[in-house]
Amino acid sequence: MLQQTQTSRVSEKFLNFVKKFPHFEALSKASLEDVLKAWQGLGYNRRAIALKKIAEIIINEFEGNLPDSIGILKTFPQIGHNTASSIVAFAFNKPSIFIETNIRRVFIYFFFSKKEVIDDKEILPLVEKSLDTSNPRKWYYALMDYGVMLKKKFPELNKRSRTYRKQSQFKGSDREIRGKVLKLVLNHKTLLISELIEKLKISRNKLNKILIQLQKEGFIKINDDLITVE
DNA sequence: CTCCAGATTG
DNA sequence: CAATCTGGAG
Repeated sequence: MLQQTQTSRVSEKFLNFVKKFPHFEALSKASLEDVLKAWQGLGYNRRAIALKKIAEIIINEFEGNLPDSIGILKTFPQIGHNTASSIVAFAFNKPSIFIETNIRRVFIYFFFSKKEVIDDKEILPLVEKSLDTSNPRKWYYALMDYGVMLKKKFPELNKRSRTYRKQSQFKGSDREIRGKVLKLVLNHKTLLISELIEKLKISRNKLNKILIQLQKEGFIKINDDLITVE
C-alpha cells in the first residue's frame, strides 16, 4: 500500500483492510471484487491484484509463511528490491540495504549538499555503512521519520536525485478515465460498454483501448458488450 | 497545480 | 533510458 502512496492515506485504509482480510488465507480466498473495493481510494489498483496473488503464492507454496529472503520476495508480483528489503527489515528486523524517498532525502541532505545530480548508486554504500545491524527496524524507522521532518524544511531536496521525475498531469488523462471505469464497474457489478460511453462521455475508440488494457492486467472480463470484474 | 514507504514494461 | 499506473491531500 505504501508504494508511491502517502502514509497518511494508507493508515486509515490499512486497519479496515486487515480487519477484512486478517491473514494470507483470507486474502487468497477473497474475491477480487471485494479486495478491489477495500482498496478504493488508495490508487494504483494493480497493487491490490498483486497482493492477492502474493497471498495465494504464500498459501500454496510457502505453507502460509511469509519468506524472509529478499531473493524470494523479489519473485512476487510488484515486489522489487526496495519493497523486498523493507519487508526483511520491518517484518523480520533483519539487516538489508534499501532506499526510499525519505531515506534518499536524508542522505542527500547530509552527504550531497552541493551536488546537482545524485544517483542512488552513490547513496547505497552510505546506507550500508550507517545501518545499525543489531536493530535495523528501529534504525530505518528513525531514518525515515527524519526524512519526513526534513521535507517540511527542504521540500526540494529530492529533485536533485536522478530518480526524480515530474509527474504528468492527471486531470484529463487516460489514467483518470481508467480509474473511473474501474470504479463504475465495481459499483455496478456488470456494465455495458454503451453505458460507460454515456456516463464518461468519451469515444468508443478510447474506451476500447482502456478496457483492453484493464482486461489484460486482470481487472475485468469482457463478454461481447458486457463487462464484469474478473 | 504538486507529490507520494516504487515496480514494470517497451 | 522514459512512460505508465491511481487518487486524494495540501
